[in-house]
Amino acid sequence: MPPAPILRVALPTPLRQLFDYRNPGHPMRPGMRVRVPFGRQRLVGVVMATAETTDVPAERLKAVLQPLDDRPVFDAGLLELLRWAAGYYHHPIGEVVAAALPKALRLGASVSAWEERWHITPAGRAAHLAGEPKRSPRRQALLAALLGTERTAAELREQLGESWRAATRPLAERGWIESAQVPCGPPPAQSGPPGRGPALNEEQRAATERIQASLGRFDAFVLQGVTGSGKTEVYLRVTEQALALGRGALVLVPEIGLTPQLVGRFRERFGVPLAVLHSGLTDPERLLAWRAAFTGHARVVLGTRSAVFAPVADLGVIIADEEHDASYKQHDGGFRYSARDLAVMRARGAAVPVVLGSATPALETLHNVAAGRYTRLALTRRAAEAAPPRIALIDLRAHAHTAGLSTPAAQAIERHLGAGGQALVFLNRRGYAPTLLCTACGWIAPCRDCDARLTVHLGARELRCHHCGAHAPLPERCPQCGFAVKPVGQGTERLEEALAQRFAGVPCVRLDRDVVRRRGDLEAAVQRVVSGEGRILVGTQMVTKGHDFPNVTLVVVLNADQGLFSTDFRAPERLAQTIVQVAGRAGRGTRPGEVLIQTEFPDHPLLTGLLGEGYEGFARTALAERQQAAWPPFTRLAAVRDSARTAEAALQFLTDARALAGGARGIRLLGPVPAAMAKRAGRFHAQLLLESPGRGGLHQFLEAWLPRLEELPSARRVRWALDVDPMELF
DNA sequence: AGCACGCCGACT
DNA sequence: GTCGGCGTGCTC
Repeated sequence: MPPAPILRVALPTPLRQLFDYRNPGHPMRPGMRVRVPFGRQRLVGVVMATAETTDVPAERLKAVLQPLDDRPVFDAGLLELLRWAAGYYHHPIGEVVAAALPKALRLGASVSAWEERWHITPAGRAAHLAGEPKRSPRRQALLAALLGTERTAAELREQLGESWRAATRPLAERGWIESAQVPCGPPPAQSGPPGRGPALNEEQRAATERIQASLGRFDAFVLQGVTGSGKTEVYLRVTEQALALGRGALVLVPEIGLTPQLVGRFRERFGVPLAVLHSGLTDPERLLAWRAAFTGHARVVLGTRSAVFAPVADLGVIIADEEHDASYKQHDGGFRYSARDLAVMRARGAAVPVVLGSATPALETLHNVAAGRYTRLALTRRAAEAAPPRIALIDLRAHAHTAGLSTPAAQAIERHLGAGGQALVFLNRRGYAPTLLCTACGWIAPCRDCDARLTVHLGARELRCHHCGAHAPLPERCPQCGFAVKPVGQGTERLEEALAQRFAGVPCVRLDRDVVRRRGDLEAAVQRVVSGEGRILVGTQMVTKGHDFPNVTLVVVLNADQGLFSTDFRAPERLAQTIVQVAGRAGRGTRPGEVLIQTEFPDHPLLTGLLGEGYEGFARTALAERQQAAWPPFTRLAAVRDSARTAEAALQFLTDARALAGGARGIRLLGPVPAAMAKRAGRFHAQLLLESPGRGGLHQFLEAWLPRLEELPSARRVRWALDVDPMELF
């Protein structure tokens, strides 16, 4: 077949269209990257389609500068997923495509595992010192670029522009610079021989067999297993079977869930290399992992959110662990997608099964089960025959407490320590205290750029804003009246101090983002608990994610009350999930666990329901409430969010947007309203919420409405974005 | 989004 | 007299 004369290219711009280019005869197919002229820039784009003709007038049609691939970087399935995502999230295709590629590939790096590297020779150095080459700034720049270090062809193009290659020849002829084809980096470490897994219990075997029976066709499973019930073992067996059939596996985990323990378990089990993709990688590392997956060298890809777009040769199964986790939903940047939902779409397109695992599935997911779209597989038994933990509420109004810890909770800690166990105290607030208060005039240390109070960090002797990162030295006296100031409220830092006082001589380990700063810190802290060196563990959300503390027999939830009365309709769901997940840390070994939840509202139906009927019962009640209040999953939501330097500008755009919507039938408009914390990092945030009984109507409406929003004059004075299926509401 | 063009204020 | 503020127009 002769090369197609016209290429339709997705380019990294916020424009909702493809751009047509003349193809001077390269054998291009959809999914391949090209370098093209675009206005005064040169951009890397992805060919989405080829065509015989175009509506673009000949005088405006430009030619492709350079093909970058001889094999598509996206196969047909991924291209279709990207098109679907652009449509569903109403986001420009070029930015969707860009989000699916590692940065290096967006800049034009080669997909091949070999690359061209240039370095300077001693003669070249001498020439440079002598001021050579005298009359060519372009060659001088090239020589200078190589002085400190060797550089790849892609780096030189980036630094010096397209004409860099012309400068290489004269310099190379004089022996001043040399090039070599070298492997891009070390190949992914080869694993040892495959390991053997433990024997499965009855439920694990049933779940595994059911999923394995669906290999080769689309099927969506919800693997609902209490903490410690062995979900990971099911993932491993299903992956094992997919590999045995010659297929690959894609395993998604939440941001913080990608622990070395989990990677280790996959690595040890299979004799095949693993590609690991997460936010902590450098750009070259990410490219390496992507290539390993692309070439099929790595048969299993393990990664966080954006790994849902990773190439997997002969994809056989997709697994999303902790599917309820909020970090699957991209929350900043332009393209806001749910990696979990895209995983289901990708599995459907690839005709492979998808497994959504969680001890506390999202209400949306349980609704899909009820509707018959997903199949639920339950793991109710904990491994090692550990008994389920005893859960009780402590009425904070009826008991004395110091530093937020009630007397019964302190006594329980004593009891468990005395019996040789460990205690975990959960408080979802880092720092020493959330507020610094003047006892004379009532002044409270505020953030200059946010509607928030500054948090006291005593160890660092600083006030810090947890929303914008601002920090200031801790004042000794009130800047307003000069009187003494004191920290009010509890943070993990203060809690650790109070526990050290109350339980003198008992080593305490704190686990939060202030302690865990660099790679390895988390593992070190976890290890201090697991080894038994630390007896009391204090932590934020961080402790609820996937770590095993086999000797922790007591969990104290210090304050369950944030979230009981939130305006966000998802707050109860998140609270229930957090409580169940943190409770799951108790008694994972052979000892029975105890969970104590401190609250001022021991009669609140959410808490009593959760205790009485567990997460199942909570989910039933919560879904009924959602249906009654017409919230998702019984309706569909989209939010237009914006921010501007002034509150007026932020609200003006959304007011104009609302006016444009007119009386669109079937669409309910709520707002615009300023965000709960309207001012953040010096910008004002606001939101306009759209609600529709069905996805079709909402989709149609957005399709017509969004292009008109872009033309609003007020749109130019704000930063705005559409969020389909928003997870957090103001 | 970039990037350039285009007209009005405080500085080498 | 110019450097530079951000309004507005365009990108196959």
